[in-house]
Amino acid sequence: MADPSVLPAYERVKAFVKSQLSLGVWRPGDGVPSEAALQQQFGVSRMTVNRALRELVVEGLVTRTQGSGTVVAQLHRISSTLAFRDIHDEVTERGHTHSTELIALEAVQANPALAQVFKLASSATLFHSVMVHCEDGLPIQWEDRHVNPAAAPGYLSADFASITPTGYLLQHAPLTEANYTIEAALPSRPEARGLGIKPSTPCLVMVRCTVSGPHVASLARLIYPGLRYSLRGQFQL
Amino acid sequence: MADPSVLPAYERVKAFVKSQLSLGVWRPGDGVPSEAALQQQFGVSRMTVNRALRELVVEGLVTRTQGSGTVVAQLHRISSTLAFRDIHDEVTERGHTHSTELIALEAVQANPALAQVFKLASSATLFHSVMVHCEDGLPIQWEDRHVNPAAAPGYLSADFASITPTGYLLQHAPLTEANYTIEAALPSRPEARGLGIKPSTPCLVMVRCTVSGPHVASLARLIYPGLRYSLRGQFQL
DNA sequence: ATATTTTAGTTGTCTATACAACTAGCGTCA
DNA sequence: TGACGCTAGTTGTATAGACAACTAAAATAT
Repeated sequence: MADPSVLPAYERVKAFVKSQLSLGVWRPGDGVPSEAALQQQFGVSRMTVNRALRELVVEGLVTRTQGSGTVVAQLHRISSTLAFRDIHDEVTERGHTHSTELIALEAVQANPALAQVFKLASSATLFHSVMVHCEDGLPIQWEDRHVNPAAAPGYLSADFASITPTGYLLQHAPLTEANYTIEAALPSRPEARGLGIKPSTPCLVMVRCTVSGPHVASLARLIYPGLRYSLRGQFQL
Repeated sequence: MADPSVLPAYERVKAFVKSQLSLGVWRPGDGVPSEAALQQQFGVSRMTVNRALRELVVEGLVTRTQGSGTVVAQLHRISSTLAFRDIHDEVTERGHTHSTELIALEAVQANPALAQVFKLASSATLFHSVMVHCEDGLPIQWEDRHVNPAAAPGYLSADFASITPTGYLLQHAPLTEANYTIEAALPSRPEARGLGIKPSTPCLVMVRCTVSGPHVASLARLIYPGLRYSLRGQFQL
């Protein structure tokens, strides 16, 4: 049985720095002792201190400048990671059942706006799917998605009863880039009907664009009924 | 002049792994070559390969198990860092002017719900502030905040014309932990009036709780008019 | 005084080695 | 057959040393 009370050396160094930060002994902008100083203080090698400090940079707690030194970061940046996952996994992990209702699955001709997003000719064909995702039967997401046929040729014949569009795309078009925006808006009439809410119910709207290799693979508009769904995040020193 | 075309060895290893991922050569669940194999392939030391793979773990692209091996992570999780910043910095960095209108600044007695959040007796005193933040005169955020007097005793006498509550708290109560939720909701009547919007305009509501050392320092309810403000994020392999 | 050079200190990278900790499969023994 | 122990392979941690790259301040030259 490993003894979890004995931390690795680099973790001890990290913990020390973090304690100074949380106690307010070192303030944003203050200098952190040099690697050589910490090496002496802890009786460890420089590489060990180096690893500790590098990891603290990744965590956003300090900044380092070659030749100059290490400084406590301006923490007015609560940065937390927001992870987007396949909604099926998310729901089943909560111990609930996930189901979908397919509303449309078709090939359409791109309009100019879509063509621009996908960097295709405006006459190009796109795949289009619309579905509602439910958690224990209760609608929680309206998904309206356009897909680039070049990135996922088999999209129209996928079995969306057994896999979500997100899952299908992750399997067939490895993700290389994505960007999204989140805002609050009112649902359109069909969206409200599909979600079983009143058109006056505010919703979170996420627009997400994914890139796979050379292709813009997919543009999704995801709508969540405001009070049935919330994003959560956490920051910890 | 440094030649930026010559990447450090550990970056070359990372780039190689990432290219295999984005080309779809290695799929989620597939094994990644062992450190020894990559060491041979690139002619570098094992520590260098180790650093590369450790950083890829942090980026969420692979998982590693001691004794077993390295595997391509299941969900190419779109995890992106949401950075919460002092709204004053955010606005001024956009080249706009930030102004505030103070609506309330007072000491109040906690209600049971608040007392529970702050882990205080239900008769405890809390500080309470309400203000509207404007960007070039246009209201963009309604901030309703309760503050633990133990964490920031001078809160009521702070000059909120020259510093935001967020800024004041970051200075006087070093941040050790924070968590937040984001959802869509309609504003209350006073909120709508303060933001200069109709009560039917959907808003993003962020509830943020911050911890400083032993104290739950602050609970803030931040309301953004839906279409004047959106969260943005990006993921890149 | 100003401009230039030097220097001490700091971080960035990399190596070769070592041992510990753990996994998974194989072989042995009961 | 089943339980056990062994072993090869893998990752986790740590060290001592080396050189490169860069910064900021001190020393020097103009």
